[in-house]
Amino acid sequence: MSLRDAAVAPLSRNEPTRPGALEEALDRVSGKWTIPILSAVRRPLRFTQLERSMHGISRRMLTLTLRSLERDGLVVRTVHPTVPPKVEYVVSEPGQELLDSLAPLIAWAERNRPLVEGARCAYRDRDVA
Amino acid sequence: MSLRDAAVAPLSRNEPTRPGALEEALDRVSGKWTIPILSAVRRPLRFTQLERSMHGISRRMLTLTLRSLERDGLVVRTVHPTVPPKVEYVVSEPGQELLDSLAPLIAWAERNRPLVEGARCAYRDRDVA
DNA sequence: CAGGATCCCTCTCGATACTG
DNA sequence: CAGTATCGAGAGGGATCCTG
Repeated sequence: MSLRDAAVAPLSRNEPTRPGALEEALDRVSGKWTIPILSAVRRPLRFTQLERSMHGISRRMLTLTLRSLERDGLVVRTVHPTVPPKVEYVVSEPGQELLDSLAPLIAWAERNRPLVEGARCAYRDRDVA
Repeated sequence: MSLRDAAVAPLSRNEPTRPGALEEALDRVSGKWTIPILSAVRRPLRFTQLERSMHGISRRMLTLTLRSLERDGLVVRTVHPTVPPKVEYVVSEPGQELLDSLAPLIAWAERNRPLVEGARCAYRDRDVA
């Protein structure tokens, strides 16, 4: 099921964020390999290079994720009609902006890693007690 | 499977983002109801209020998601030992900061909605041709 | 009222084998 | 090299019933 199904109120206190925007945003960063791959192709990479650099991905998921990213215009796929075939992938401008928009979230995760860790321990201790 | 399994390079061009931070960040916003619920409890809500306001959620997922959020210290759960029981949920400070950190991502989704839409049509047209 | 327990289904993802 | 096709496992999520 897709995140799009949920109906949600605006996030911040102030502004009237359009309904659905949150779901769309989360949909686009979902998937185990989406962001990792998008991040990897900030420099142009060929299929096999990508496969090796992603360490642990299956051919299948690499293909599927790339297709989905290409489909949404977040990566650009370039086929050189040579033999053997050569295909290069690189992030698009919107794709790069998507990556940039994740910076605050990542910063939050780093900042709050100890807090969350602590919260979990406290939760367990309370559970035991 | 968790996003944590993937090994990924830093996101931006510039800084040495700690490995694992990306996965943690994405893990924390994953789940169909996580962010919607977190957003809803920016004002204190009781269990049933929350259930009604979330429109479409099952009791099961409401409980599970709330437990997970409480466990990580993102929402605070307050039990009033009355009869009938009364339990209130409200977002914590870190939780609010997490919501705030999503603003750029949401803004991106809104800005690029037409582009992505167009990219998908173009992709299909190319596919047909 | 605020859950816990159980059953089941869908959808994602991984492993493997085959191809232009 | 750069995929496609097929199968199967597992997690996330929904529906329903039960309880302190």
